[in-house]
Parts: sequence; C-alpha cells; structure tokens
Amino acid sequence: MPNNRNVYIADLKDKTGQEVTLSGWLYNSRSSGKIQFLIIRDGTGLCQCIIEKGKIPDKLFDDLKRLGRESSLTVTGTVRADERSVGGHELAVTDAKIISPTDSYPITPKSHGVDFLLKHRHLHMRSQRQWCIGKIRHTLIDAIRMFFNDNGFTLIDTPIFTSFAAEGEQTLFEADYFGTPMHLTQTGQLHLEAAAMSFGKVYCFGPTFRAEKSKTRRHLTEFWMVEPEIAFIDLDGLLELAENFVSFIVDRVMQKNRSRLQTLGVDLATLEKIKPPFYRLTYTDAADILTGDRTQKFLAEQLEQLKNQKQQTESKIAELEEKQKGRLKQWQKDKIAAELIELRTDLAETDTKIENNPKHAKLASEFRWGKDLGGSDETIISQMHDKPVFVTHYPGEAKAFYMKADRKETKVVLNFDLLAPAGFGEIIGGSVREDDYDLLVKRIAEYGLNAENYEWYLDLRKYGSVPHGGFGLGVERTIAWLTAEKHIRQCIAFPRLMDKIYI
RNA sequence: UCCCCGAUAGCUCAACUGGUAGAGCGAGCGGCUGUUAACCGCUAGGUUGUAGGUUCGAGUCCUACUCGGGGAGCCA
Repeated sequence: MPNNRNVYIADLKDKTGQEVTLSGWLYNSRSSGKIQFLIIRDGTGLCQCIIEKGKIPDKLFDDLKRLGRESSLTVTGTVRADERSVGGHELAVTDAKIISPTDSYPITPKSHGVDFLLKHRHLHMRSQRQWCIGKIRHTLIDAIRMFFNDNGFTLIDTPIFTSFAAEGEQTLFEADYFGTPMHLTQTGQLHLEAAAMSFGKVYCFGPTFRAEKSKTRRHLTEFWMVEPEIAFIDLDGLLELAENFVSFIVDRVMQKNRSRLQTLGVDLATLEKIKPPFYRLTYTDAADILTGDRTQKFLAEQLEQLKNQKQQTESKIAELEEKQKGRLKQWQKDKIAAELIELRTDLAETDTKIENNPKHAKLASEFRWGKDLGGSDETIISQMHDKPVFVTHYPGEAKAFYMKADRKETKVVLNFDLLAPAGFGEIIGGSVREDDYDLLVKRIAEYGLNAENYEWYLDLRKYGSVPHGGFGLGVERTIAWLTAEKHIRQCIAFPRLMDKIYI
C-alpha cells in the first residue's frame, strides 16, 4: 500500500486516480467566482490544483482565495491527467491546510530589474528559471564526477589556503592566516600534480577565487572549477580526454533535463551536435584566420545582419507606437507597452553589437603573433564554428610559467583552450606541464616568482618526473553555455561579483 | 582602471521641444465555473537617487556626488 500522505509533484504521474496530499508553496493562483486554480510548487515541480466551491468548506474556500503567493500549505485531492495543466497532471482538491500565509511577496510574475532580483536572490531562487538552472547545475556536477569516477580517476581535495600564485599574482585574494599573509586558491593544479605522481589519474573539484577586475557577464570572483590531472599524457591525449568529457557531460545534462532546458528556451538540436571530434586549431591557425579575409568578410556579413535586425526592430517599434495611439482596451495597451520594453532592450543590445563589430574587426585585423587571444578574438573564432573549438600551441610568453615548451617550436607551449561554439567563448584551459627540472627553474625565475615557494613543486621533477598534464573546466561558464543564459551570475546560487556581494 | 547609458509609486515603465506626475503588476474590496504572467470594476499608494545651480516655473537643462546596468582590458 503506497503512502499517499506525503507525495511529491514529480511522482504524480504514477498516482492518477488516487487521493494524495502535497506539501508546498503557492506559486500563483487564479480564481473565478466558484472555481480556483492554485499552482503549487514543492521543489520537484509545479502542479495546478482545482478548487470548486462546495467541495470544501466555504471558509476555507475564501481563505485560499485570499492566500498570497509563496504561502506554504498542504493540499489533498484526487490526481487526474489533464493536458491543460502544467506538467500534465492536476489535483481535484478535497481538503487543504494553510501552514503559513504570506502577504505582499516582493517578487511578482511580471518583470524585475537585475539589481532587485540579486538583492532578493534568497527568494528569486524559488522562481522557475532559477530552479531549472539549479537542477541543471546539479546534474552537470553529478555528470562531471561520474565521468571521472568511471574512468579511473581519484578525487583529491586540494587546499583553499595557499602560499603561492599559480595564475598570476594580480588576481590573488589575500587572507590573514594567524598573522601570516596567505591567499585563496586560484587553482588546485600544482597540488594536483603532486597527487598525479601518486595516483596516476586524479581530479579536484571545488571553489576557486580570482580577484580579477573584470565586470563582465563571464566573470565571478568565486567560481567552481573541476580540474583533472593525468600522469603520462601528451597534448593529443588531453584533447581527446577533454572532448570526450565535454561530450559526456553535455549528453548527460540533456538526458536528465529535457523539459527544463525547454522551459529555459534552449535549442536542443545545437546541443545534440556536441560529439567528438571537436575542431582543432593551433594558435597560429587562429591568428591566420583572424587576420585573413574570411574573418573580415564574416564580420562584414554579421554587421549587415545586425543592421537589418536593427531596422526590423525599429520598424516594429514604430508600428507599435503608432498602434498605441489608437483606441484600445487597457489590457491591449499594456501588452503593447510590455512588448515595447522588450523591443527597446533588444534594440540597445543590437546597437552595442553594431558598435562593437568594427572594433572587433579592427582588433582581429591588427592581431599580431605573440599576443594572447582577446575576448573578442575568441568570440569571433567560436562564432565561426558550430561545435567546440580547441586552440592549441600559444606563445609561451603570454601563458603561465608551468606550461611545457614545445621541444621543436620552442616559442610555443603545449597548451589548449576550448571555446564553446556560437560565440560563447572559453570554458576550458589546459596544458601539458613542464617536466624538465632546469627549464622549470628558468621559467620560475623569468616570471619573477619566489623560487622558495616552489621547492616542493620542483621536487616532482627531481623524483621520477614524467610527461603529464591536465585542464580546468569552469562550471558556471559551462552552465551559462548550456542554458543559453546571458550572464554567469544566474548560474550559481549566490554569486560573488567583482564589486558586490549581495547576500 | 577606462568608455557609454540609466535612476520617477513596493515592482516594471510612461510623461512631445521646461508648464497641475500617469499606467499596469503587486496590495485591499467586489464580480465571474476551466484559468494559463486569466479577466472586469473600485480604493489606497509619490519631497521624481543626494546636494547645489539656471528659470516666473525643473522629473525634464547645468555641475558634483552616490548607486546601478552595459561594454573594453584580463581570464575558467
């Protein structure tokens, strides 16, 4: 005999015809004189509950009618399938208990500004969009662990307090460790290399801190990163691992989140293309592409498209503005006003893109071998491809000290970035590590780093050094890519931004 | 750090070139038996971010500041 006194909405599909009790929060409600529709959420989904006058006490009917959004309650009723309902099932209510009534819940079903929502993140989490992203994040992290665990990797928890820089000293957060200056980790990589010499294949997964002064849609000061590190591997091996890994997690996220991705408006067909092999370019190839005619042509075409788009939006706005002047019902006016707000936002975005296009074209044409690929350069390369792109063999001087120099072409290092397609940009950075003791000592000196801090790291090259390497994948960036979310701050529950921590 | 934009009701936005500050949502009350951001009627809700200036008159113009958004550099 199944227990129907505490049922989750996600399980309703197996309960058709049965009487069950749900516990949750009032997501939204509509009412007519003698019938009410309450949308309840319980953390597993949404369910529309139908309340007909006469089937419950009048007092309760009135109380429910007045109940504010996000009040907590339990409802009891019979489950039935109905296409008109969210989720395909609804509850014909026979009884309800209000646990805690709410009035004036600050977040309404209408639109809100960014600042307001971040200030109310503790409540905004309850909204459909944030809930879907949270669920997707959960399955992504689960898939990441599953991939490494099933492929012979050992999890190593690397420390958060560290005494040295691995990724450039300007981006360190300082901490006071009982009077000793210390900082928060920028990567677990160096410790992970030590572990790889013990376990062979390892990974770490945790928060990472970078004090980058970057106020963009792609940056957080605290973000989660997974980093595998493998002994006895070369660059080709790393690329193969990375493309298998990314394909696996994308596939897994899709399998587990179809309806959530659809709710978010994601085009599943583009994600289904994410299968090995990915495109492979060297840095030199990328430089040639950027400075070549093809790119200029590509950008020129893009500019044309953007201008067309702008014109279309503008004429649509003019049309609506004209319409607004005519005689209309109030609700029609409101609808037009809402559409106008949306169109104006689109227009502003298109304008920014139009403004940036020539700048990007100029930057691309002026690209000189030796510079690091800029954000706009990455965007261009990734826009020109429908699958992720590896860019390998960067000039060593633009990259971190620990990257292994190519033994034939000594100016470049054996590293790679993985750019997500359609303009999203970098989600992975990785490299083969310098395994030669003398070369590494030289690099540490060249970068002006304090050699004392790296003694233990150099030991790894003294005692059985082997070719090895690894990479880091940014979790929030991956989520933003998969969910087509514009800003990375929506991809973590409580984001830490460059100049502000809300809650 | 630099460049651009913004700040008007609890929220999202209006207010043509300076001339009595308006809608919707939300809240309260009433109506409606299948709603999908439901709908319809009524009510309440404001020192227009702060400080100063120009003017007969400032939400609107000028200066400074504060806060926010977008972009650039750098990166996962």
